[in-house]
Amino acid sequence: MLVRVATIADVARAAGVSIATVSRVLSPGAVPHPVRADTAERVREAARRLNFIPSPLARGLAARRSGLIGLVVPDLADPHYPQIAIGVEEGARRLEMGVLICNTLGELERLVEYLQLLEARRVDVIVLSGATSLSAEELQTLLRYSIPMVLIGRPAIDVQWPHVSIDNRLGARLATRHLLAMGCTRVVHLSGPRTQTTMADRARGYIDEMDRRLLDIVESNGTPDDGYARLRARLELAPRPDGVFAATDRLAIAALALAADRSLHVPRELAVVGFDDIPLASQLRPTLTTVSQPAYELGSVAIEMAGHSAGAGAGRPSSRVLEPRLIERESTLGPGGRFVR
Amino acid sequence: MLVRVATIADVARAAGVSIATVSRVLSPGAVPHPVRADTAERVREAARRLNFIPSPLARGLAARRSGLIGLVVPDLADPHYPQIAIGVEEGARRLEMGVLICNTLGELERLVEYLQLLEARRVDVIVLSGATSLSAEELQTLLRYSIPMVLIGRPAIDVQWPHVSIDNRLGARLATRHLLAMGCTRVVHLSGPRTQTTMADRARGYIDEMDRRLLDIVESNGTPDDGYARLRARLELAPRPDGVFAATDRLAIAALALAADRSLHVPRELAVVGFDDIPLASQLRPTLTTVSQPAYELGSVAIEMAGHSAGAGAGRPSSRVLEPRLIERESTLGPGGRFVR
DNA sequence: CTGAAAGCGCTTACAG
DNA sequence: CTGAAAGCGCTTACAG
Repeated sequence: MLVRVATIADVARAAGVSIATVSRVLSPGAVPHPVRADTAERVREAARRLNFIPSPLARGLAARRSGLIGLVVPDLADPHYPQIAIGVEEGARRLEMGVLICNTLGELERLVEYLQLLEARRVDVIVLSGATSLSAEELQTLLRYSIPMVLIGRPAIDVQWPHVSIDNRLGARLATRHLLAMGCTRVVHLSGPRTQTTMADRARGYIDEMDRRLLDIVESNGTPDDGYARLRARLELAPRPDGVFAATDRLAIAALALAADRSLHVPRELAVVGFDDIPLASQLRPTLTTVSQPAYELGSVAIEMAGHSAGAGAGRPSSRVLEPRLIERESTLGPGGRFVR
Repeated sequence: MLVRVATIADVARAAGVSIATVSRVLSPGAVPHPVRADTAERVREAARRLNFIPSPLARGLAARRSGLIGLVVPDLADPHYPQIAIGVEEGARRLEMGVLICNTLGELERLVEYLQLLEARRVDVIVLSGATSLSAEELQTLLRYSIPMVLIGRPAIDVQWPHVSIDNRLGARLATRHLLAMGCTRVVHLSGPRTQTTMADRARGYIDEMDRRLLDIVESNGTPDDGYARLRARLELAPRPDGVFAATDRLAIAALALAADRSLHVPRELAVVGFDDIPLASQLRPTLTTVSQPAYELGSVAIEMAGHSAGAGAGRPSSRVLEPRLIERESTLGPGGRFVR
């Protein structure tokens, strides 16, 4: 059943024009070429009839662009990133572009390898998430690549690429303020590695909001296991915290696990707030109060910005910051929203 | 910093040979062409020196293959699929192939759209997960596409493509047997839509193992919310189950939530077993007993099989079935593994 | 507004 | 074993 797929020549023949005209009708380039309306219609009609889909391969070779977007994520196993991938994919689909997925595992070496690959494939633009954990020097390395990029998350130094992020500092303030408002007096912040701007910003927001209260920051490497161990060590010490602001939902889940293992009632003895609003946050018991990161939106906005980057760049596109939102659930309110300390 | 990237002509010039020879050395095709050893070495040396990476675009156009793999998943938000994606991506990387991600949301229409796109892009092979939920007629539709495919999961009817799956029936037997061994006398099966072969097979395994005991199957649409509602309705009726075998971890999490909301102690009053072993399963409290699906392995095996499909197919490659494994945790054993009913 | 033609960077019969 | 050349299916100056 190998039906030969129609080429531009078939369409040209059917419409009685040259392939150049077909191309100009069906693939208006950066500088649109004038074509007579009825000619254009004839071409479109023929294309439709023959079920013609221009070969992205040929087009890419000729026009030096591939119609591909490279999506770099640090870890697909972290539920946050599939959400971003969904947004990127959705946006790309609207632009009729394909998404090449790259999973770096946070290794710089793999990141570089991927960038070379993506460059060789002539991707039009790269959407790079996880750049928040790159140091200044590492970011410098990336500057060697000439491909347009859009970053998700604020990079450690000012770079030439635009980025889209959420206001992590504000989100952290909302979380901390909420814990204080619920009556917590000893709020600890369970942080991820603060070499990441995301984590640094969230810690910053916590510090802001704590004002002159006693700061209590427990730093982990970001994995649930390490978060659990660090927080457990902290609980051995007095005074015991009565509220935890975890820098991510994964860390918050570790905090919930620890509370369960220690038979601490959540939220009465230990209130917990996370960050990210991963899909499972509302399925846990207690359901998790958290700061919602519009991951999907981050992805789709990134694609939007990428469209501009890849196009005839009218100067450096500006970055965008999205608003986080506090989602109040049982881990601070108690079942039914009633929680009086 | 737009360094012109080296082309095959540059390498040919540097090595003092024709571009044909360069191609034959660097990209041995299906039928390898003989080249003198020292010539080959000269070419390789030049390629290395110039940092030459053959353009996948040009190569694809000329050779009618793209070096791309299309990965189709029904839903990236379901934690099971990112695991598969990781395996596929890893395997593809080893083969120096790119992975185009396609998220169908379970809609046939989108699936078809993606297949056309992937065909136009001349992907070498498609790894299709989620085909377990396609009906016989829907699978027929797919037969119209000439691209080689590898399925993840057993399709409803016998098709021309090979598939890799796990033994769902066996996994379900292990889960059910474990619940019975732990002393449960009224085991309910919380199922997903049994139009999916995966769900049908798991229900089948439950039925097998229940032998002549009373069967009690609650079918849901597979989402945690619906699973919660269905199971809740079941709990209103006597006799109350004392064990739940949930067809997926997402459904098991719904069961745990329901138990918490009903103040049923897990596992003493209600033991719960899931299926999939998603990353969070061990982070919950109680930790979740589940059947481990080697999702990563499914992905990498699929790529392995895909390599054969895409190559000069020596007949139809055979399908493979991987072994599931029961992971015993607190939701059936109790903390510390001590659970005596 | 339209077309002939060069060219994108490779692969692969064909000839030697 | 090696090379000249056609061709993959498009885009895009260039000329009219």
